[in-house]
This record gives sequence, C-alpha cells and structure tokens, in this order.
Amino acid sequence: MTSFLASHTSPLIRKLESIFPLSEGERSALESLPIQVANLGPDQDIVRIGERPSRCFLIQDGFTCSYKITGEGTRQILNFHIAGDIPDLQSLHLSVLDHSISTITPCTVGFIPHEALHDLCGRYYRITSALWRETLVDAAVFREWIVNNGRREALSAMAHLLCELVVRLQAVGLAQDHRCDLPLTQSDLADALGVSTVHTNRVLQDLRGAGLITLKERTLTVLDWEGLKTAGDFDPLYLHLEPGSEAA
Amino acid sequence: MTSFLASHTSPLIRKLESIFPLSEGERSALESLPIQVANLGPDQDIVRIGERPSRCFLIQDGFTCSYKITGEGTRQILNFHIAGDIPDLQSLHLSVLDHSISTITPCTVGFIPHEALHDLCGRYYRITSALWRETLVDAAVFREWIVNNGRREALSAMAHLLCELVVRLQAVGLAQDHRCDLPLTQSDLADALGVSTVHTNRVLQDLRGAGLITLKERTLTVLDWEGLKTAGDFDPLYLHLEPGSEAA
DNA sequence: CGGATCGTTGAGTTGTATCAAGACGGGTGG
DNA sequence: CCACCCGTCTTGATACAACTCAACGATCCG
Repeated sequence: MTSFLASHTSPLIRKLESIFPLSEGERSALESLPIQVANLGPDQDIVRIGERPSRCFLIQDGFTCSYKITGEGTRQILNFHIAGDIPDLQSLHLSVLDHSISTITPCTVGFIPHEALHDLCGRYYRITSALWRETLVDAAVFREWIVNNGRREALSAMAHLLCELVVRLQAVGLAQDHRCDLPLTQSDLADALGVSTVHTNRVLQDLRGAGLITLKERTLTVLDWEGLKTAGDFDPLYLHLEPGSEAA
Repeated sequence: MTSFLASHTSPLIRKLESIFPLSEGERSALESLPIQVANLGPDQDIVRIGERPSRCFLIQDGFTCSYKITGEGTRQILNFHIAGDIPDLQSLHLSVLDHSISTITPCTVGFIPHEALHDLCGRYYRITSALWRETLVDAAVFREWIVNNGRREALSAMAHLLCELVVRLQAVGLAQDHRCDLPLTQSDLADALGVSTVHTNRVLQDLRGAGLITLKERTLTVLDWEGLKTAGDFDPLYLHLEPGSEAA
C-alpha cells in the first residue's frame, strides 16, 4: 500500500513554476525531497484534529476535504483539496491540528517529512515564500467561505461554490470548457454550505431549472458561465491565480 | 497626524518572544525596523479590496476588522484585529488585497514597508517562521468562523464569538477575569455572525437572560464562563495560544 | 435643543430544517 | 443471473429560525 520513491513532487514543482521560474538548485532540491507515496480509499481520515503530525502530504490524485464536527455532531466542510494541494502545510508551524482531513474519492498522496521541508525553506527563501503564499491563498478561500456561509442564501452560495470548484479545477487541468468530474455527493455539498441535504437537492434543481448547470453521474457542466457567476456573486480575485490560469 | 519613529515594534517583539526567545541580532533587527506611526479615526478604511499595498500595518492600539461587501450590499466581517496583530501581513506575498480592513475604534497603527520585512525574513528564518505562523493562526480563526456561520445557530455562534474575543483579549492583557472593553456595536456583531441586527439584539438578550453575560456601555462581563463555553461549543484549540496565555 | 446613532420591540414573512417515505442505482452474495 | 441491500437522490408536509419592515426609546454630541 505504501512505497518509497524519489521525484513524486512534480505536482508541487509545476505549481511553484507557475509563480516564478525555478533555479537549478531549487529544482534539484525539490526533486530530491524524500516522499512516501500512499494509495488511500474513499472516506478515510488522513489526519485528525488534535494530532501532531511530523509530515505534510501532497495530493497527487483525488479529492479530499478539511472538516470539523460540531458539538452537536454536524459536519462543516472547510475546504476541498485537489491535485497539487498540500492541505496540511500549516502543520509545519502549528504543532496541533485544529481540524481533520479526509479523502472523498480514492486518493494518491505523497507524505513529506517536516524536517525535509524546514531544511528546504532554510536554504531557499523563494521556496519558503512560495509555500507561505500557498497557505495564504488557502486563507483567502476560507475568507470567501465565511461570506458564502454568512451572507449568501443557499442558491447563491451553491452557485458560488460551483464557480470556485470549476475555476480551481481548470487551473490544474482537471476541467475544460466549464465541465469537470465532480465526485461530491449532495451531502458533501450540504456540509460545505452549512445547509441540509434536502435543501441542497432543491437548490441544485433550481440551478438546473434556471438552465445554469447540469450535474449528474458526477459530472458537472456549466451551461451558462456568466449566469452562474452572477447567481453566485462570484469574482475569482480571492483565488489569487496567476494570469493565464484564470477562467475566461 | 503621522510621524516617523523608530522602535514602535514592541507589540510585535512581545508577540514573537512568546513563541521563542529572540537572539541579540533578531531583537536589534526588529527594533530597527522602519515604522511609520499614524493615528486613525473610527470607521475608516485602512486598506481596501483591490489595492496593492507596499507596506503592512501593526496595530498598537484600538480595534479593526477585515470585511467584504457582497454584491447585494451586505457586509460580512471576517475577523476582528486587536493590539499586536498585523491584519494585512498576507499582502507580503499576495499582491492584490481580496478584502478591506477598517478601524472600528480610533486606532494607532504602525506601517512597515514590505521591503523591510522581506529583508528581515531573508536574514532570519526563525522570524519568517514566526510571521508565517501568525498568518496560519489567522487562517485557523477563519476556519472556525466558517463553522460558526455554517453550522451554529445564532445564539451559539454569538456565545462562541464572545468566548473567542475574551480569550484573545486576555492573551494580550486587554481582559481580566473574563471582563473586557468591547467597543463593538450590535451591527458589528451582526455582520460578523451573518445575521440581522434585530436578531443580534434578541440573541444578546437571551444570553443575558440565561445569566451568561452582561454587556452594556461597551463593557462585556462573562458571568458564567463555563456556561458560555458550553452554549458556544467553544474549544480554544484553534487559537493556537502558547500555554500560559490561555484562559482558565 | 435637534439630529444622528444605537438599541429595543412587535407583527408578519421567508428561507431553511426536520421528519418521513419512496425511487433509483450499483454492488454483492446466493 | 437474480434478489437484495445500501447509499444516494427526490418529494411532500410541517415546524422553526431568522428576516424584513416599521416604529419608538435612549444616548450622545454639537
């Protein structure tokens, strides 16, 4: 189930290269990061709240989500993570995890020891900056989700979430022409928006009825991108994408 | 209204020292940061969404908040900031601001050029780590606010928010015995929780009626700390405070 | 003293939750 | 290969949390 391999850092290298061109030394340091690849099943916790991890993981394939469970037992999803993301990069400087992260689909992930990352950051300030920036973009997404959960009604919030997912998937080549594989259940979407699954179902029907999307058999197609953006009050500014990777 | 002064970085130095003891070099580098102090009036934007700032600001005194305005014109407050915070530290690596920050009370802030911070970080990896950590704690607070807005009812969310404010104020010496100055209007609280001001008013009355708090003339007193924590489903883990600064 | 801001209250409305039940579909074991 | 099961999606009926609108009281400040 688990194997040691060098040079499984390509999703990370690609991401950093979209921010600045890597030097020889930077590239080879990244390529020689020790990384332990694992294949995980669906709906399986990767790390849990309260733990003190000694490594981060890089998603190579699949969907994961960060979440918390309230005292009343309801789940709130905090973010979805896709290929190229390092969902628990924060654990590099926050010793205790304040949320859990679980797979949604089966996933391939690569574990990288904190020690190796600290070593890398100590030597290359630009890589530190780039990794720091990654965590700052995550924070920007959290901010937008506060707005989504606090000030948008369910229909608008759903439209916004779908816009975000399409743009992010497009940025890593997992969506084309506003169409993508979206392996989320209505219950996952409900827990991301903080609404019930019943209401999620009705909201999706409304979006379909308005001719904005189709969503079946885990495939999302945006039929009317401008309409969906308007319905969701969506402005991709907060995703801080580099020019070029943005959606039309 | 604005003056140049050296050595106005003491709130920052105190904060970093709570994480690790500073070396001679680190301390003197921090003390010699160029900082431009300004006194600002209440309800005044410090930075605005869309701007590309070339400096960060450190709060020396007063309350500020980060916020966004939705397409429908409603405000969502994303976080409150108090003395010692650097609310737009993220602008060091994200060129465009994705939200605005405004004063609530009159404030004293110190502006620090990005250039000086980059220079400092390039020379001292531990300071980089500490500043990075600050932004990670902010992100952890955003995560908790997603839960607050998504999965808690207004009464519970209000209790949670008040718990957070008391603990954070206590950590910087601005609250004692679960009592503090809280210069927020009900409208501010409403915009933080994503509810209407009318409902905020009623929720506060419920908390008073339950004997959990008093709140008048801008002074919050928690009468029943355990009760408020329970009502708000509050666990301070996500604030990542150092042991010692935590509330009882 | 008048105006502005903030807090409070009541009445009616809307968005969303809950409960309950059935439909659909894919996988598994007999 | 069929029967069954389980997770997911869907629908209807009812209940509740929170919103809006409107008005009024309290304070503070110029």
